[in-house]
Amino acid sequence: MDAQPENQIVRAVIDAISEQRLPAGAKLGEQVLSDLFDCNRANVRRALASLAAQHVVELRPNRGAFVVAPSAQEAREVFQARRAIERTIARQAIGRVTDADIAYLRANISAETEARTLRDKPAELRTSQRFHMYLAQLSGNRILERFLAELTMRSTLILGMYSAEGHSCARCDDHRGIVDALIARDEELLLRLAEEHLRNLEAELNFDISTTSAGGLKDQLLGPKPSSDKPVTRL
Amino acid sequence: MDAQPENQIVRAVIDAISEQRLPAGAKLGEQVLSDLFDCNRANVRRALASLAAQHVVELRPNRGAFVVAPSAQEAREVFQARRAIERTIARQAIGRVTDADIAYLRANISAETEARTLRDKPAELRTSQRFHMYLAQLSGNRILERFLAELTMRSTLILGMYSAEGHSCARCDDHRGIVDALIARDEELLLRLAEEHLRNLEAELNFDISTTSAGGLKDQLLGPKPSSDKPVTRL
DNA sequence: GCCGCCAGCATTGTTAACAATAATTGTTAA
DNA sequence: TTAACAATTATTGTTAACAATGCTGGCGGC
Repeated sequence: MDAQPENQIVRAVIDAISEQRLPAGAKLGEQVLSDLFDCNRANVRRALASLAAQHVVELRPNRGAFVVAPSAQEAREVFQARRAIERTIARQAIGRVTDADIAYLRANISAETEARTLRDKPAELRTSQRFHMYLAQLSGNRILERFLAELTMRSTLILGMYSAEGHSCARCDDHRGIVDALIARDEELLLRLAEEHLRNLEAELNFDISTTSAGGLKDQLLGPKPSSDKPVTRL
Repeated sequence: MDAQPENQIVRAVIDAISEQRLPAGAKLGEQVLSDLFDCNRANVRRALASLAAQHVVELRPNRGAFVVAPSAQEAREVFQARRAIERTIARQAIGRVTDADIAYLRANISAETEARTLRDKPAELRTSQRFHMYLAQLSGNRILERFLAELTMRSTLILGMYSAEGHSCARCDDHRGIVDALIARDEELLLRLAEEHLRNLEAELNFDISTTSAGGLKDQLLGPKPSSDKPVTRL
């Protein structure tokens, strides 16, 4: 695979945001990152430039890199964009889905349900996002897949900021219905369910609250490992 | 505005590709760029990292940065993505378009027609892209606008590679019809015309040919100024 | 005469030191 | 006690030198 340190950093940051370990507004210091991934600052800066180009972080001159904090307006735009893109993805998926795919999607939904009952938030977020991204892969359109990856990541950020009760993408029932429509090859139903699902998600947002918590960057990035050699560097 | 040298480079490269001054496969050397924009290599590298993150250039290790050369498959994906995104943009535009916007769009179409009759390819490409991007702005969705900017740029690259007769986005008649449907607020007609327009564009591609010409990077990036102080660096 | 090899050159990648800017802390006076 | 100011510290930004890699052209062998 691609073991370039810069891509490693990019993936780690995106994964961390996707599992809500890295909250909106968190600062990504160059020194901290170069220590964590033991590479020089040049690589860190390249990684941050990439993330900035994808609007994952914001680069404030002489201040550093911060995880973006989407506004309510941006949140609406994200979900509108998702409806546009996932609509096409769903249509394409109808003609390409196989039995093996269905089996995978069902297993994934089960995992999501289990994660939710276990209150395992990261696993729940991961499986839910995986559902959408698997369909995107199925569509065979790598550009739409890439766009959706950015949008689902940003959705997670938005849910972390504006979601009171952590439903996340929790409506497994919606996912189940979508899979059923896929099997039935019922395009009209599928498109309706997909759109409804996204509207449901959006409807659960509450723009009055906006949490921008902060914690140890190392745990956020690398996950909550049991033993930690160094005291956590401050955010 | 944002006069950071790295963003300057990014914009210059994107503009150059949009007007087909920079062809697919062109190499972007660090030394050349740092000379052209008189900045240090660090800024150049940041710019190239940004462009790579947007899949505008490809970063080959120890080789340098090259403008991407979309395959036939990628071309199809680009146009499919455009249909998905511009569909939503068109719908949004219906509810937001003003008389002033219509006037602008009409003027832009005239300019496009004129550029075509004058065989001014860069102007033709610029106005045509502007038509699509103006609608995107009109939609009020900055995310879709950004996605479409990437897609139109890539479309230009694709047209440069696979278009025998340079129609570019030349079907002004299509644009005219779209504006008319916008005025009439006829959603059904508008969506049909927008989709047809993109399908027409795609249908004109010829994947048997694939031109990857090369020239002087300075003229390509900064435009063909009449007098040039230095002999052109090699590609 | 054609192909492979080797040296020199150009370009990219890495690192470290230094400068500039912002944040923090401590001090002093009202 | 608080507010403003000054000094310190930490972080980012810039630059240059060096290392490593890939490319080019000339040479000799087949």
